[in-house]
Amino acid sequence: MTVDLVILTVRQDRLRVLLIERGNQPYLGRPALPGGFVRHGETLDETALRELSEETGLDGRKLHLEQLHVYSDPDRDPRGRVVTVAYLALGPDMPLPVAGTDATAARWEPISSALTDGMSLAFDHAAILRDGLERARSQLEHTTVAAAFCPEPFTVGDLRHIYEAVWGFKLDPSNFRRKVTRTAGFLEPTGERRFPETGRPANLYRRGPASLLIPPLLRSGEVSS
Amino acid sequence: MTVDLVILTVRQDRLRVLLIERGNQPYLGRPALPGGFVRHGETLDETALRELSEETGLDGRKLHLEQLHVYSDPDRDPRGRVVTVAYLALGPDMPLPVAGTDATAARWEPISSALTDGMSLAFDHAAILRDGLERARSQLEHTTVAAAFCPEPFTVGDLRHIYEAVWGFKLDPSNFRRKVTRTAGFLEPTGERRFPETGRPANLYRRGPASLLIPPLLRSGEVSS
DNA sequence: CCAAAAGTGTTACACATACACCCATGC
DNA sequence: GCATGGGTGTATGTGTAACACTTTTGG
Repeated sequence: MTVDLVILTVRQDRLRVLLIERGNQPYLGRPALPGGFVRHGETLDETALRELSEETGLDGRKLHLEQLHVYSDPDRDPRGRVVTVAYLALGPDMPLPVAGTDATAARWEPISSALTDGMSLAFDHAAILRDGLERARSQLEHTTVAAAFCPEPFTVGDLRHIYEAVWGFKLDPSNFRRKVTRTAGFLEPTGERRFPETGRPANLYRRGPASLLIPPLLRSGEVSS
Repeated sequence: MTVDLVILTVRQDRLRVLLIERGNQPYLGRPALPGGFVRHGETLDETALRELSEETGLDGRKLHLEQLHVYSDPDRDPRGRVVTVAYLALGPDMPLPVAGTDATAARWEPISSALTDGMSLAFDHAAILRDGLERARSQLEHTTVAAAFCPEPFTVGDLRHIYEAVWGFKLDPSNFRRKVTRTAGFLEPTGERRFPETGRPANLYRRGPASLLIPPLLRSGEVSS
């Protein structure tokens, strides 16, 4: 029994997933999601946190982490019966991960290229990644997890860039602002401002206590450009 | 590794869960969710379908079945390490189940009493049941699964009774009708009508091909009485 | 006729969209 | 001044909530 991690972040306005290059058989040298076997006496959450730090050097306490789905096809691993529990992790742009125990390389791969046919991820990881991406997109509609992608403090524009990167289309800045600022508990003003290279300074915020978005922020509001 | 099932139905206008009485140690004689061990070479979906028929005599192909969550606390089973994958099953009012291999009794228990302290379900099944109930309530908002509770053909009133039983409050009949009939692909008219003991006859419908409810049918619309 | 459930119409309101417009800063 | 993003205002449309009302049956 294993845990595999779909770790997403936004870097340079692109949604990216953390991939490792496999250092062992099977699928030696092929890109894959980080993951590993559950140890005796560990909960799955503990396994996920441990793999996160072992394979990527990331601190799981700063990330949003949730169970995604279990993949149990008897033929999914050529070594034999391996059931895997996939986790979805969302976090702010993080320092480049270091190669870990059974990974010879790790990188932040843009989602678009990670899902092309040419990439051919190990095992059924392409399917797991697709499911994780769809879950992340859906979570942005109904919860405030998008803020987990932003290093604090952040501006409304930062948050909008997250939505645009994850959903893959532009949003209307003024309507977006209204929606997030009117949802009580989503954003907490710090009172500070950030001065960009050019343009009016923006108010800075921290994540608020709310976790659900009621009413939801629907993806249907796609806008040109 | 096991699969446990939260099987819900609506019977006599009450939401009910299928509970068995345990025939083995541990928790001998205590009420529990049906479930059992995953066999070699089986996917989890197959295990869920097999347990469904073995323990309850129900045909899983007529039910809506989905993965719920994995429960992995090392102490959740006194026999040792048992990770369980919970499934949620929703179906129409079904023939009384027959007692199966490791169950000495099975019954449709109203949700309200199944979750009282006095019931004290085996293992962590009370927590699993609570999670399943919340998932079912949420699914009714965003998908058309409510129709899975209705034997075909059914009326708009039948469907409304499902929502009322699962959510635990009354809905406005006229507004409900508008919402479900205007969602393309939710209901397919059969052209037939049903004549109640008293009152105007109602049009009959079958489930349509749609599975998502856009826009969602929100729970916030609670109404008095 | 009455009771009961099905089904329609209507008004008021909340919210979203689209877009015009103003604000504050660096250059 | 100008460019650039931040931020506000507003008209129009869409869907919901609340509830009055009509329809169709059995008794």
